[in-house]
Amino acid sequence: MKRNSTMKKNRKLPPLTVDSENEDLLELYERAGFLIRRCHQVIEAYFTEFCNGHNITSVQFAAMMILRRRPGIDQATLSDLVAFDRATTGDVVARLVRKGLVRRRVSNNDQRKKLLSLTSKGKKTLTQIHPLVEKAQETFLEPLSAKDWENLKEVLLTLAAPDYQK
Amino acid sequence: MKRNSTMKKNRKLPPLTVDSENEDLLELYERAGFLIRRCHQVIEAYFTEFCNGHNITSVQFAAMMILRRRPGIDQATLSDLVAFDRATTGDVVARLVRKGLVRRRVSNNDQRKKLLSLTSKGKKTLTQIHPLVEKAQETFLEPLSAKDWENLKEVLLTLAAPDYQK
DNA sequence: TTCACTTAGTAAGTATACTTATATTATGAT
DNA sequence: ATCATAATATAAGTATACTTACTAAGTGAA
Repeated sequence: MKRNSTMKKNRKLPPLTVDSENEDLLELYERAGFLIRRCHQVIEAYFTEFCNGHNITSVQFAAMMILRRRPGIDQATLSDLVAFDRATTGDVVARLVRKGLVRRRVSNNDQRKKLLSLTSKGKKTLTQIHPLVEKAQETFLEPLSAKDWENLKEVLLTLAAPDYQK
Repeated sequence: MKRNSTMKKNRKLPPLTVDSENEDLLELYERAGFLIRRCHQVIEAYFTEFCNGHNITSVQFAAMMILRRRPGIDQATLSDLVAFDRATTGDVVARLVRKGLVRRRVSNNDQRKKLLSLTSKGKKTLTQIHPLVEKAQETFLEPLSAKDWENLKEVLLTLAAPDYQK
């Protein structure tokens, strides 16, 4: 159970040690759900570390990436494109509006709909953050070869959206 | 954007459609963070569906899997073995205690520590749930060949615990 | 046109999953 | 033995991420 001093003080990422002393726990550690949850935790920690100071989460980043390509969509459409349920989308958008990154207005055609778009501050923030997010992903993927990542991307896309065929 | 009627009513999993109309969104959909989040969402939905009625989450299942192999550990050790931070572990354990699945008592040697173990009800529940969790994983992995899953497991384990070498 | 049905969004509730801060307890050097 | 330090757990706060239930608004067939 050795662990270096860097991880010990002020850790952002709960460590996971898999070694010969823990082999009886592989029944958990090798489960698909556990591995995916853990990877999510790791990449999330890199995102936070690299985007530190910009006060943006990866979820908010995802929503903004969609809005950049689809300005003027309503919340339900955003939900579908980003794959959050509607309640979550509503909360995320509310935070982006509060920070002045997204504009939300009621549609004229359909009073139920709230149409969304990035503000100029939102666009600028997204531009600033983009290279940092890239850096976080590169750090996360550092243990893999380029070919490994290509394969992984393919497999994860299959699991994420089984109907999609390239 | 076709979507069958089953997915439409009473959906548990927000759908994600990746097709030719959405190719400009691949800049998001092919990001490691997005893919992992989405996969987590998909497998979580299968877990919930298959374990329906047992009132257990995948996180609680993970904690119980550790406690089955390490009866009597304290919460900090459980945190390290399951890779949750301590506050989360405290909450998860509290829910398991409330449901009568885990026993928690103060250590005699060290008054700070709370020692954990499964109750007999906890053991029985875990036994009942195990095959259902297995079924959920198989359903999730259905689009992959056995070889694909072996490769994926290897890669995810590398990303989840980079120090581990088989 | 009216009325059943559907859709968009929110509200309230639960469960992660982290943060910082705090109380309690233990340890170790003097 | 004392006192600075460290470790365990909890508390409070924020942000996902879902659930069911609800209101408001649009649609479409009788």
